[in-house]
Amino acid sequence: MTRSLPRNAELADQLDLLADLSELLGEQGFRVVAYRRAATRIRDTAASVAEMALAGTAKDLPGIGKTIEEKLVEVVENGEMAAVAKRRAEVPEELVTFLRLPGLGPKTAARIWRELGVSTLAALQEAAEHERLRTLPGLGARSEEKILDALRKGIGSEAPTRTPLGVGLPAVRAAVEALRAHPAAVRVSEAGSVRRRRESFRDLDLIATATDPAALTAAFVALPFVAEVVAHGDTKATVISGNGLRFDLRVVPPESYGNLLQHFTGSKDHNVALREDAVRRGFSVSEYGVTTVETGAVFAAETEEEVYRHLGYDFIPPELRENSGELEAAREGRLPTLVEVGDLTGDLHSHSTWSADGKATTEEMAAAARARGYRYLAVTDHSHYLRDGRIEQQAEEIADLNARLKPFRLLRGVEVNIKADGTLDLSDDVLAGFDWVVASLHTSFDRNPTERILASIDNPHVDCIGHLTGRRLSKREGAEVDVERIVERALATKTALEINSQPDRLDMRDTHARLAGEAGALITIDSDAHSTSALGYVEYGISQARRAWLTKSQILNTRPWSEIDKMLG
DNA sequence: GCCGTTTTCGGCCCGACTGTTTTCAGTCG
Repeated sequence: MTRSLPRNAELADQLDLLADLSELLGEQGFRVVAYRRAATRIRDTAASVAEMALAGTAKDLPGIGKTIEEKLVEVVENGEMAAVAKRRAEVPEELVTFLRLPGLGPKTAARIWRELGVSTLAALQEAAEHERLRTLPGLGARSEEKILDALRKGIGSEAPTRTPLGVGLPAVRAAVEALRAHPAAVRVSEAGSVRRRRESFRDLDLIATATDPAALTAAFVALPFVAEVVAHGDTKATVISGNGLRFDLRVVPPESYGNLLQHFTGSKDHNVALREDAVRRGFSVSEYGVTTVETGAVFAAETEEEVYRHLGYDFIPPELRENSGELEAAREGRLPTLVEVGDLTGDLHSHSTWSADGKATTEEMAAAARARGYRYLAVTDHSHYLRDGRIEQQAEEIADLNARLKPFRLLRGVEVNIKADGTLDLSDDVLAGFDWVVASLHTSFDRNPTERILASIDNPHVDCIGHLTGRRLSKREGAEVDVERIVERALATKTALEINSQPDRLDMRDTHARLAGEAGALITIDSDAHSTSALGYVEYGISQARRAWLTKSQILNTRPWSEIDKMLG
């Protein structure tokens, strides 16, 4: 008997909707903030919050109290919070979309609705075109123009999109390099969510110090990739690249570079929590410095390390700055030493031309792995390409290569498909012959994914579960799996769980990986490379692992193969 | 609505920008 409980995303969306509706109705601001905080917390939680709410443990999560927990139970029982239903009856349905328009907040939207009777995007456009918005005090011609401009661009009719990290990171690095090459540049850094290596972003932030800020911003808006200049001042500029990415550059004074980098790296929630904590200790933190309230003394620093130290924290790596326990840990000196790319000793998921989609031969993959300093590489071609004697042929090839490449070791692996009925598409006899078996979902993601994965974990020949949910960023959601149960079983059977580094996968996601790590599960960071250059994708997997608070010792492939082999038994 | 090495009540980050204003509210990150 399986119950279908609302997903965390759904609970969070409903709280955000409640916040929007409450704001439009002019309700108390702090309550709205509480709803939004709770929504963020729920989105960042790996376990099922609906289940927690039913068990009465959701209120153990920071930002969730008795009242919100009750609202969550209402969603489980009735599909909707009573508070949402009540407000939806009062507020026209489309009004919340007004809030997506830049510059249009809840106060203004509410007045347009109440005083002009305008409550749809179409009516809003008409009102702006007929210059009726300017009849409201506080709104003028410029406001109407901005609203019309946004509506023409289609903003409001669809939810804002986020772009995968894999698209943004190379782009932001190229921009950093280009700016560093400019003679006026002193220091240039990526910032924002990309610096924290969040899996997706809305815009790409850069900050810099310069001998001549105006010259640097001028050079920035003239970079070859720039297709549109949205804003351009002496110390701040926003541009859009040819492929539609939005970049923000801020040039700041060198003496508070550390404070500013800290501020613009975020996250917002991290900064708010840090500042609230600072207030309790008699400090006031802004992007320009840390003020000791009693004396008025301002501490400005050129490095982030100094900023954190001044406030009584160990340095917090950007990947951890999500207000999910990092501040307390940094204060108590118990931040983990996060895993790094250089810690990896090998890769346990890769493909060769034995798979139809592989671009490099086994030998080329081995050479590339060796060039990265690896001591082993598991070639894990797809099971359905290894039929009709091809397994034996590949085994022979690998044996030959191993004789030549010693002490480097090619592992005979396979990526076996977890079928819709939960069985694997190779027999146990065949699986027993491999050094390393990765089992992955590739189809039927909505057909009992948890049970199918659990069955695979129980197979004694399966060493690792590949890309847990099968999601493809901005393409498909992936399977809704019960991570807690999977982690528990993986732990019991010594089955590893993979962090797949493909930029459009990043699967396990950060929150799942953190849960797995805290439970003590064995975790691998693999490239799933289909070409030699793609071995480098592990950088993304490492970032994901760091966001999950993982250390070197928690990652299986930071160890020699002999040790891994022994650990899995 | 949440939360507590000041507290179960009374707080709740901080500053910049914008458009509209003669001093500021609303919005944004």
